[in-house]
Amino acid sequence: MSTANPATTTGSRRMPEKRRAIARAASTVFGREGYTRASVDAIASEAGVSKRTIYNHFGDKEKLFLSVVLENAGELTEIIAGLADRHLHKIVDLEADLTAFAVDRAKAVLAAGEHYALGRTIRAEAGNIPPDVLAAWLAAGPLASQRDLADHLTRLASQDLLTLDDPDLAATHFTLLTFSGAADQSFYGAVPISDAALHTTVTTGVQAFLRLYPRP
Amino acid sequence: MSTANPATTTGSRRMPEKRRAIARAASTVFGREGYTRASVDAIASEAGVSKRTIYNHFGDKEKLFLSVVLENAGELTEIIAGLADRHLHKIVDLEADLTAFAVDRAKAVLAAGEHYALGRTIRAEAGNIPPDVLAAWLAAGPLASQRDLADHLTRLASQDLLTLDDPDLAATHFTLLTFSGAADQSFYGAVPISDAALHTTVTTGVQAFLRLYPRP
DNA sequence: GTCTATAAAGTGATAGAC
DNA sequence: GTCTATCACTTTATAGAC
Repeated sequence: MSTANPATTTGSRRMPEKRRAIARAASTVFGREGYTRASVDAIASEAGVSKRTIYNHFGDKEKLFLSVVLENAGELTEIIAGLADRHLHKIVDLEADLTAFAVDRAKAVLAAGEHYALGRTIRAEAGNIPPDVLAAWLAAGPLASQRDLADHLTRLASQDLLTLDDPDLAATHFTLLTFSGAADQSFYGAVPISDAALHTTVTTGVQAFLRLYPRP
Repeated sequence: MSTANPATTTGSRRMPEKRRAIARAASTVFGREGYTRASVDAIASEAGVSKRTIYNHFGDKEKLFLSVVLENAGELTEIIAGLADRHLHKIVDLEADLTAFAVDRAKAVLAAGEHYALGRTIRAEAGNIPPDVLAAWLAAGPLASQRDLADHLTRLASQDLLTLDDPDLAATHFTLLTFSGAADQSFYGAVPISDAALHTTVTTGVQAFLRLYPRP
């Protein structure tokens, strides 16, 4: 009955540690296996805790999933915002910078097996997720990122780097042209996409985007 | 797969009738519940046959799923080809005709709870589907439709209705701009999308497409 | 149409850290 | 002493066989 864990402070004083370990493991396993295939035992094993600990912290499997999903959406949104800021804050070459941003964003979202592969699982389970939670996930994730991108595009337009009337629509078009195709090809990360294929998809997408919203 | 017709349903000869009933039921239940949630009992019940009959015809649950998935892709491709032919064969008003086609196509693919809602399930299970089957599904489904659309666009270009260099890329852009957004909004049919929202999405998408590939 | 084996969700009693 | 993790157990559902 020894846990045989040398590194872990067996003392269970602070729960945030264990809770974070569980959340991390859950996002990994849910992202890899999907909701129904992911067993709580597997998550417990991955997290290095017992199953009961998970139930103590999260109540049941569904609540665990929903919690992790929302936390994850926020984290990924911040990562994407960081990428946008890095690539789009100061423009050197508009096409190159947009391309670099789109490639990095696609990799962040579609990176198979990573900690942010939950998007696939959420979409797969959309029909079984309470509408308010689904709305909250959309708001914290895709919609937040789209809004952030729209702000960047607005700024670029104000610098006469491109022409647009409706920033939200332009952001939507950018995502469709530079991301959705790659997401579709890779089944949202379930099947790996080669760097070459990703680059090709993004490059042609950015070119189309710039034909839609050209410099004035 | 067309054989001589057995007039009697309860005949002791071959029974494609039952097989078709099973396939139909399976596509409905798999599409509605997803792979793991769909029980073979539920499919048997929906088909009005015994579970044993299913195992006799299809071997096991996975083979049943893979069979149905491939059949379904072919059927949906034919339906979409019919829609394209109806709306795009003789153009009256290019924007209106493209819009009508895109709306009908989106409804056909995203119609929640219908017999062709399997696309969602396939995408959800992509990581667990053998790569060769996945490739076959892509070829019989999305790629075939994309190819068909590219042919239509080529013809329209030859009639000087639009300008394009790469028909396949243009077809991809059309699908991205007029379908992918709606698919994303509705989680591939899991969440219903209003007619108004669909029409708006498609209309703006067609307009963007025509700005990308304008009349010469 | 019934039966079995299995796997997984969820729970209760116990041991141990502070 | 209290609080929390752990293990063993129960229950339920389902794939597949007879």
